[in-house]
Amino acid sequence: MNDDRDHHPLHTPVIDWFDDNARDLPWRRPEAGAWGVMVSEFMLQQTPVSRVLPVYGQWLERWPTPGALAADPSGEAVRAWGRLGYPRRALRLHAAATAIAQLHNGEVPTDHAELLALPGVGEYTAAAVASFAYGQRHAVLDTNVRRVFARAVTGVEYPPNATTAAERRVAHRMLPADEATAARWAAATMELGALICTARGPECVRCPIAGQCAWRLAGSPEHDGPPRRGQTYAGTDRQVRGRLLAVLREATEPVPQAALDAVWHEPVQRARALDGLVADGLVEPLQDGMYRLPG
DNA sequence: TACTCGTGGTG
DNA sequence: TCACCAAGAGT
Repeated sequence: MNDDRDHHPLHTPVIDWFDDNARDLPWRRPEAGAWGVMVSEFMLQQTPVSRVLPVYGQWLERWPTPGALAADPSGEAVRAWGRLGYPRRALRLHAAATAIAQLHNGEVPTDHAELLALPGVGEYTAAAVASFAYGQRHAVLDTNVRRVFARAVTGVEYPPNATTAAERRVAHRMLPADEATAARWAAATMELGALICTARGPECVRCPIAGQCAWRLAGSPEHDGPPRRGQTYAGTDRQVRGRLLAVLREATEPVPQAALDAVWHEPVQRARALDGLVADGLVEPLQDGMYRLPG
């Protein structure tokens, strides 16, 4: 087992760059613990760091352990989620905390398979918690890492829309053999994608591996595959759901149907959105046409 | 697989 | 200005 087989030329420059440029984020501090890491990973799913920071601090102050969150109603989690978006994540984080309290003695599991079994924990989050919180060796494939590998290794501007087996193979092939180094590598590649190798306007002049980047060496060819799916929002059920839930988040008492009817003019879509929120467990219907966040 | 699911900042 | 983008998961 000589080093040449376990070490890739990109490892040292990326990790050295991370040593000098890593942001001081609260979930990276030792006192965050595994629960802090898990909370941050839920909040960061499709949501920028800048918007997560204030909510994360309030959340950990109020619910410093999974058991503390599990002891409160799920609706309180939805309320505290605020405007982070995708509020089902709040519900799933509450459900994950409940499972941790009941099945794992209140401790965030260290085992990857047990993490994956928790509500709201998928391929990425399970690997991220195991790697960042527990220093384990896992391929952590988020949108940043996928973009870094697409460029530096594969030589294309953007990764596919959905994670492919080929991407997983690249990630595993690139993963350092040593456990602690692998965990460092995971955080470093993610940070490189977030700060330098960004989707639009990458700062290649500041990139520690610009000289070895397959995409640069190929002349930075533009993306040529199928168009990346845009996310239309205006006029969708998601917008209506957002407005409905905003009313309920800001209300301390149950809200009458009329208050919800006021947020959207079209009755069929409005009813469909409300039904969807109830079906998702984000809204609880009471008697006499009153609604509230789940108690 | 492709689609749904929020919200707000930005080039 | 507005389409794109942001530490994905579930179905």
